[in-house]
Amino acid sequence: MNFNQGVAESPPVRTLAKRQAVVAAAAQVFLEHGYDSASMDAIAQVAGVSKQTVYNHFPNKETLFAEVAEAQCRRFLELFAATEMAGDDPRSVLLTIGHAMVQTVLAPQSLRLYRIMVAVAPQFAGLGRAFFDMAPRKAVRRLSAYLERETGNGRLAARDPDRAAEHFFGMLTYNIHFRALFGMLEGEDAPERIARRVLDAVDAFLLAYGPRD
Amino acid sequence: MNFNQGVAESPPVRTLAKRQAVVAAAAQVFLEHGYDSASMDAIAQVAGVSKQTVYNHFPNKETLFAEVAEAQCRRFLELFAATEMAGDDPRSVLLTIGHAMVQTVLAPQSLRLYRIMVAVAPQFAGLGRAFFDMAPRKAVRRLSAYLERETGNGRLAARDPDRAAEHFFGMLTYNIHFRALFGMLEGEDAPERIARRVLDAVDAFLLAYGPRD
DNA sequence: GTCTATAAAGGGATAGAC
DNA sequence: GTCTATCCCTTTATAGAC
Repeated sequence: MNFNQGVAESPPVRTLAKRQAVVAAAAQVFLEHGYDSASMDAIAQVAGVSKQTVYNHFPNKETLFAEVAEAQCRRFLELFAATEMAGDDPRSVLLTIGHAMVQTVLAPQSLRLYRIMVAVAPQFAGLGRAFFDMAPRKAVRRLSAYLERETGNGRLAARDPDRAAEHFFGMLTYNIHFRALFGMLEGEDAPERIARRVLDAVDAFLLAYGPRD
Repeated sequence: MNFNQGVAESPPVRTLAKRQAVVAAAAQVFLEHGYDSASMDAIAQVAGVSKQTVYNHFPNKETLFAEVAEAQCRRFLELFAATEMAGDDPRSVLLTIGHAMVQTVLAPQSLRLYRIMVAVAPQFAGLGRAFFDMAPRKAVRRLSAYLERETGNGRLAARDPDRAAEHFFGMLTYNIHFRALFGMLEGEDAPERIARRVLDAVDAFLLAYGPRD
């Protein structure tokens, strides 16, 4: 008995499952080893299929990587965008969004994705743009829109909201991102240290962009 | 005629010259292609020696890379440290050091070194630490020491000078570093845009850490 | 120390049967 | 579509003559 409704163009279910297994395996292997060191053999093995099956769904390594990397960039965005910018006053909103940004930057998956995207950006120009759009650009735009509203309300004084948003994220992440990338965290990821870092950035931001007395 | 003074233990001049040629060629090839994609064949060819000569001076690819990467990290530091922190008031000093930092971050050699160090940091933990020490840490320490002096003078108000230095560099470089890494500069490296970026960071910094009225 | 030549292993991609 | 088996090239590293 075949419950497949049988649209001629749609592939059988088993085929789709194998394709998804390949994509999942590729994501795992690429993120762990990087583009060059990830072998199509390893991907096929992790997916539990033969290498020829991989090549049946993707013409070559580059194409497979492009699909996987783009999907990972979208996942990266969701990780940050899930945070509501809730709160009554700018200070509490900045604290919330600041914590979310630091957590996103420190997440192992984010670090792995960043590493690989930085390495391949010259080779895969389109993917570099995709990552930039997903990661810093959308985050800046989102915060910038909020800062502009609050400046209209007179609760902040950010004449150039895009630049102000960049300044906030920069103060927040500059040091800890480097530390995480180069294995120098040294306890800076402890919850109380992170809380202090976020507080310091919010305080400095409000001194620079808070309402003029 | 042989002008070599002939100390038995020191290698002949030709040998040393070949070793240096190998190191120079390795720096070029590694920085251009990354660690994995750089082949020992290519390095030997660029150096103008045989591959066996490369292996005669360095036991394997990892060792050669480690020597080259460490030397490049030192060069990276010099690029920034050459800037005098001259100027009468904090504002002009910050403008000078801000320009130097942006120029350093945008230099093609810096971007290449950053790309490769980010990629290999998990594999070469010691090199990651070396890069972190040379690049952000020493820069932060240097600025931090200045901020502490000026806070003592009453010309600034940076109670936590390390954190303040991080904030300055973060505001300065956050956005433009991403843009450069992912091919999204879009004219942000034009001199007047850079000048504006530095000005904005200095203004925001002085609002947050300038002397309290 | 330096070279030419080669070994040994792993990589991406394909052929052909089912 | 999927598999097994294989091609062909590149890679790191070594052997042996000079």
